[in-house]
Amino acid sequence: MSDIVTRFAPSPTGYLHIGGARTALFNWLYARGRGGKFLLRIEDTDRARSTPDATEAILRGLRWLGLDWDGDIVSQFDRRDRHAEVAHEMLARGGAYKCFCTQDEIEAFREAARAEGRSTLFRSPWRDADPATHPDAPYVIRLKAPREGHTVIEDQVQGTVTFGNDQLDDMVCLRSDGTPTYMLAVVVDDHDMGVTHVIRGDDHLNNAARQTQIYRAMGWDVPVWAHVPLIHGPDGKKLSKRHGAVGLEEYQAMGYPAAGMRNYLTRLGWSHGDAEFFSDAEARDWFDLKGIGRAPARLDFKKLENLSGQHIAAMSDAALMPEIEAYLAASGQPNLSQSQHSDLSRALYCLKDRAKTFPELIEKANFILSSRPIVPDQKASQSLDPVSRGILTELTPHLQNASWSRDTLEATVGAIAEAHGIGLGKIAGPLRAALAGRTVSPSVFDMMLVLGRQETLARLEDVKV
RNA sequence: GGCCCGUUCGUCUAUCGGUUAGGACGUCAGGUUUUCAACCUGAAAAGAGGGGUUCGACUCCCCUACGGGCUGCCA
Repeated sequence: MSDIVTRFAPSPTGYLHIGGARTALFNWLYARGRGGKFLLRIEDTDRARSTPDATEAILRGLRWLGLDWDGDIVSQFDRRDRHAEVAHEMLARGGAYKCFCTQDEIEAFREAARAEGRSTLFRSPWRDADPATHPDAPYVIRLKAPREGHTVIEDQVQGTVTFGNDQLDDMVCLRSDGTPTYMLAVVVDDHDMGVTHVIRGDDHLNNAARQTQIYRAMGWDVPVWAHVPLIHGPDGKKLSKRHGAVGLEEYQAMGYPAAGMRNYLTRLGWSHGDAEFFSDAEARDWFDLKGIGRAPARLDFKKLENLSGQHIAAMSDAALMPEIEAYLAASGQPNLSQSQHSDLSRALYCLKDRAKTFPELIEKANFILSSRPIVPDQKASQSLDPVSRGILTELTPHLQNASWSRDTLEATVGAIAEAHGIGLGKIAGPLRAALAGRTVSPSVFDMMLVLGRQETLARLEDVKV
């Protein structure tokens, strides 16, 4: 048992972002690979933007990705009293002070500073004021941050990052309404939850310096930092809605298996030698902070598809069925009937090797999911010309008597092709069209085996001249 | 503006001072083939630019360019 504790701490202001999902995945892999704990905290202190729906969406996303967390979900908002308590403790320890400046005053200062090209760093006049002179007015609690020297972050991904303390201001920890700011809340929560490794987006790298100052002010141990680069869109720009799929749930609806998604997301921005396709167990064994790259990675759907296909092929039928059904539901398609379910299960062996995504698999499963009469799509009907239909009609009696094994079926169909002096391809096309109604499907022999003699003959009967 | 981070084939990346700069996805060519997928063979494809340090730099240092982040009583 190790004492490693990681966490994922999303704000419930929307869906689970693909970048957030990867951050969660990294935390999960790190903890799970080392016998540690992976905690979940919802940062819902922004009451105006936080919604229960968003929290639900995030949980759905995490569950779909297969990231299970330990213990209860922590609500940051519920811990506001504790945050305030810590702010006052800092005050008592002399690590913080009451600032009575109004927001208008500060805003005016900043505007003037900007206009004159001066630093907008705000220096509160109350930092060293005598408490006896304090007015009876609303105040915020500010950190009494060091003004001299440096604050150094030993980041596992970014290396040693040094900030001059003269660049950091006395951040507000407790607002004038008594509620905590994010900066304070994160530190208090991470400390109280025993978080040892903070693995998060590198948009927080600067914040790590500020947060370090709070840890110091409280005399707490600073966690190990690992700031991972954000994910960018295929064009290299920051991922946003115009890139299409930013929410994790959209990927489920597009028909990527969760295992493929985990593999892809793990490999995006992290590497382990030449390993590309790997299992969850391998990912857990191999994942480390050292292997995380320092540059933002772009989303590549082609590679995602490739890995997705490999995982579909590698999955057991038992694991595949529920995922396919979840995909159908997520993409708003009708559920499988009882008989479709068992038919599809029987056909999976010849489908999963040839589909990169679930919609592809479903398309190729048309032969088993549709019932007679099979309505051929446009391309399929083109191959069902009169001559081809004639040949199929001729084939029927032979199939009536053939033993229903792959070898005999191949021999039977082959014999007809030979009798007509045509290649197998010439007869497989129409056969496929008759059985599947599509020009894309599994092997015609696999379809016959899955369909069985009776259904196969019936479908051939349907296209008789 | 200030501070911080980043930059190897189209993309994800390996390399941790000495390699013909490797792999994967994608692409192209050929093969196999009953469609698709898969598979086999091969090919094209990279160190942002400029200075240093060094016998030797993708690797270390500096500058520039480009991209990103922070600079809130948002998270």
